[in-house]
Amino acid sequence: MDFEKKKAIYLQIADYVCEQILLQNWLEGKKIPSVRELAVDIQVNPNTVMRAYAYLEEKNIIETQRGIGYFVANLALKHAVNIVKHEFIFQDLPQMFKSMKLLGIEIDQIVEHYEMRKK
Amino acid sequence: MDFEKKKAIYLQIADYVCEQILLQNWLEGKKIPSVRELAVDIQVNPNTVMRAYAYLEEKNIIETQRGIGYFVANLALKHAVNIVKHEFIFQDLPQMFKSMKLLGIEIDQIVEHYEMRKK
Amino acid sequence: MDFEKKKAIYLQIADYVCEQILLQNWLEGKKIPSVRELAVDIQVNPNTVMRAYAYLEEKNIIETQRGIGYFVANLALKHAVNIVKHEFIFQDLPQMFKSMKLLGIEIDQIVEHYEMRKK
Amino acid sequence: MDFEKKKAIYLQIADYVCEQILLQNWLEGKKIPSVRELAVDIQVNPNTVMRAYAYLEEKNIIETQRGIGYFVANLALKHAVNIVKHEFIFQDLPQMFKSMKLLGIEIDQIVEHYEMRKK
DNA sequence: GTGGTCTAGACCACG
DNA sequence: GTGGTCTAGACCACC
Repeated sequence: MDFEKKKAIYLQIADYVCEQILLQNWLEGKKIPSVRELAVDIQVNPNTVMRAYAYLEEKNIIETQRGIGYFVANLALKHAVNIVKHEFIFQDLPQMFKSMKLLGIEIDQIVEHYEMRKK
Repeated sequence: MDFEKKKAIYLQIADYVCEQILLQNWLEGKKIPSVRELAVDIQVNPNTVMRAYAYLEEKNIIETQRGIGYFVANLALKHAVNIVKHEFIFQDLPQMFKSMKLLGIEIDQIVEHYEMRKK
Repeated sequence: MDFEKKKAIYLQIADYVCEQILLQNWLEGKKIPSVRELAVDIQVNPNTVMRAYAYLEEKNIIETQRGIGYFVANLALKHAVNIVKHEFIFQDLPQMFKSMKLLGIEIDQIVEHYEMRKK
Repeated sequence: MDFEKKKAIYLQIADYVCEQILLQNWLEGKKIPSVRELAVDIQVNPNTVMRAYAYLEEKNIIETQRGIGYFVANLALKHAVNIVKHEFIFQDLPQMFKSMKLLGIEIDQIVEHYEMRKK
């Protein structure tokens, strides 16, 4: 896993976990990698993984069972969708529309670009 | 002018200046507000404005003339477009497409949303 | 470390760092002194060191790693050489040749002076 | 006349005057352009020219005759040579030698470069 | 008046 | 501990 410089690493880890859940690679109720395990895996300070997990726990996306590990929470999928959707609607989309206006780009070009990508 | 918490103020000021140039409210070769003037205007420490200006000068979007002030650089429009376009293509757009995939949103919905906004 | 009055301190600090890298006292990938550390060391405000480091990062000579510190960048040596060489060819050398012409100094005298210095 | 951004304009004007004297284009005792005249000529604020002249007067390179104008001083040539020579020996040369050391450039290359230039 | 540098000190987020 | 941002205020050189 390689990290962007602009975003905090713990947030990028959280994004990664979220993604696995949304793609249903990790299912509700199932155990996820332990802090240490993941830390070794992605070459990061365990504290940083811990922080990502704490962040996700606060958002009700994972939960901890003392002495056992972290698990995908009940309704994790729903919560994760909500969070991503919120970001999408109130940040990503307006940001994109603004840039489009400044650059004089029309929506058709975006659609075109999108179709190209799918191939 | 009110600032978001997430992004550094000096970068938001830089964005603002860039925007004025892209919208051609401020034309190439013309003087822009002095550091102190803008600082008072937007209720910010002059150092912060200075930092924004220094940043934009580095990007060849504005120029300084000793003891006189800052001016919109030659080709500022071109440079600004390049920067915004680069961000758009390599950050905003991929980010949006990724979110769309995770959320199962189709491009039609984006277009619809876009048309709504225009009204 | 003592500073000339004519040149900004932060630029002199940048020069110093560059020098260490060019002399290979500081190697690519290795950590350099932290902002605070160096600030104490050379009796300067941390902000000033920060400014020097930010300047060098812009030039791709050093890199920051969140919460850890600054490191000599990949290819730092190459970039530093390029910058110094550019200055040398387009500023120092023409300036010297011009002065030589005005003063009626011949190149032999320079060589002589150079040999003297080496002893 | 076009100015470098790095050096104060009034100093560049002073350099220009010095150069004319060293090249003996302007001879001792002869009148030099008036402040206004030169200001118009090189598209600069008269205050800036004034400052350059004041600077040169202080260095005994030009002198003012009230109501008449500025003249190349007695011994101007000698004074100018001294100033340029001092700068050359204590600034330009050491600076060049230092860069040469950092870049691993040998004196032969400089001589070669110099000969090339002459052609 | 303009830009530009520096200091001092506070505060935050990150690892 | 690390970098990074911001404020406040002083001081300088330049036009």
